[in-house]
Amino acid sequence: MSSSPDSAAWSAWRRWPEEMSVAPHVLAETLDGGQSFRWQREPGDRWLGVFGGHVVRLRRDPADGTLSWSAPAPLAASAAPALTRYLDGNGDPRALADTLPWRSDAHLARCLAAFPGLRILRQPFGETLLGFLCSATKQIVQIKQMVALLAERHGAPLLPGAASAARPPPFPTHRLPTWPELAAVPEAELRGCLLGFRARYIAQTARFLAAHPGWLEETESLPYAAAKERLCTLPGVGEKVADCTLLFGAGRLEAFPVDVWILRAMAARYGLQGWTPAQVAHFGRVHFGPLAGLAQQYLFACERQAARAGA
DNA sequence: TGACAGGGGGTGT
DNA sequence: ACACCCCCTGTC
Repeated sequence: MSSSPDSAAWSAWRRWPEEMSVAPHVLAETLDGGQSFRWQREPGDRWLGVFGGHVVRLRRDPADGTLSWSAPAPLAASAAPALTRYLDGNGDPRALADTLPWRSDAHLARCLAAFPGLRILRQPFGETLLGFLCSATKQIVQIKQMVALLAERHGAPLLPGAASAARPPPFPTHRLPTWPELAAVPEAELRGCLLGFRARYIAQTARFLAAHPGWLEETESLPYAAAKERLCTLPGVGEKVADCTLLFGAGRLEAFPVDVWILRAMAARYGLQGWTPAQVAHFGRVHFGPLAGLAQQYLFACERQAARAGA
């Protein structure tokens, strides 16, 4: 028997301070829509998630849509401010969305209306980079599988006494490894976490970061353009991964990641057939303005919804 | 139930 | 343009 978040006593449910209510599909899109890869749905409109060394459950009240949260008792005190930063670190999502140019953009207006209250998470910078280094040509389910294995095999236990397991348990017991921890993991063991060719990128990035203490923290504090340029020097990090890291892990809402979904969406909805990702990214930043990344997340959610409905 | 293609939210050469 | 790596999903 090992100590796990599930066997520990959990704190009483506490009401999320915001008065806002969230629809179930918006909560799902926020937590499990490709920004983060360590949330799992539980029965009854509940979610269990890990970020940094924190584990929390979120519960959506089916009556009014408001949120409550709980954490393992020993971790609850530190979880409170961490959750606030994680969920609300970028400011009131509805107020932010209202500043987007939806009044002159009918498609954007439809997306905002379809996912009211969708927000950009503010995740720990280093593990955001790790998640998106895993993401190349992978779908969310597969990325979640990779990071679960990385965490369970190579990350520190969330609660004292938990042993590392060869296979991921049904609930998370370990946090993601830090970059210094990853630097000590042989590439072959990374491959064992289903990373495939991404294992080399992660091993090389880990070695670089280990040799350059403070590099990642400095990068996080730089202005957007300079931070992106620096991230793109890491092996396995191109424009898309750099933009995702800055958007979801550093609150740089001007970052406009262009993946194949956004490429398709912009081609179909904005007449940009044949444009390259770099051209679409430039268009996005100009058209959507300083919160282009938030607009991107709405477009992305809408496009995935349309694909599911069409299938 | 089990095998078998096909394709995948990107980067580097 | 194409390789990289290999797991998921749908299908027979």
